[in-house]
Amino acid sequence: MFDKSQLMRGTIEGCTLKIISNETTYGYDILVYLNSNGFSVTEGTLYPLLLRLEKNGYISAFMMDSPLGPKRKYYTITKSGKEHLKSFEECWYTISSSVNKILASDSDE
Amino acid sequence: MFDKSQLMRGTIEGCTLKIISNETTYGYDILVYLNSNGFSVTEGTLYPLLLRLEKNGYISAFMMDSPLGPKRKYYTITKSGKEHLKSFEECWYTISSSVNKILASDSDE
DNA sequence: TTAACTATCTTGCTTTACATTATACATTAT
DNA sequence: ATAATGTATAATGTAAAGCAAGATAGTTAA
Repeated sequence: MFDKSQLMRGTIEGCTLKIISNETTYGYDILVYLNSNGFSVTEGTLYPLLLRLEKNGYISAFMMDSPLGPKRKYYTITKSGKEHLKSFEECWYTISSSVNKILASDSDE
Repeated sequence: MFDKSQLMRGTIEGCTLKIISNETTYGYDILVYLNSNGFSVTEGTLYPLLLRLEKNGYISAFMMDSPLGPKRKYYTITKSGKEHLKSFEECWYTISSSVNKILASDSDE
């Protein structure tokens, strides 16, 4: 089988940023959302990613109590994060259209 | 700027396999083809990749004289390589549709 | 008190892309 | 001659990101 995790590279970062840009939310919720949308992401992938995004200034965090379980760390997207997301989207459309073009190419051309 | 090379991960392997599956060809030619189709791949990426694909039995190689310059190493796809390519294509369509779905999602949903 | 679910984080490993460098043949310009 | 350019392949070392595995901890229900 093809290594799915290599293909997902980079896309998790962009998609996570998009999810946070849609609404203020927290790690565990993002994890569940990604995995119910075709991804297969583990905690060992997402939490270091969120810390990285925060460290780079793309998102900012605050703690809030959960109605069930330990405190949640909520994230909101920053101005810089919005720009980074836009850059990701442009990058993604360029690359995905290149891949689609090559996959659609035929032996006779 | 978003790190394009992270997004290209895995796609270069699949696209290279597709190109070789279309016609028997050699490294330098694949490099030029990829870069004239939206990619920006260097020798340091492609040649190790070709050796890896060969080592894994997805492609097989033979040397042939070039009309201008040193000998070329031509590659053909193997049966196992065709299966691997098919697996890549399925994987790609799954992931790209997931990414497109998330990128299309809105703040209000 | 044990299990299950929620919630975050760390460590060490693997893979892949990239920069850089080396090698070498052929053609063209100086 | 020889220097530069284009063609052609390969090796080495580095960085980034995803993953497995495990640690920690609060809540709820059996």
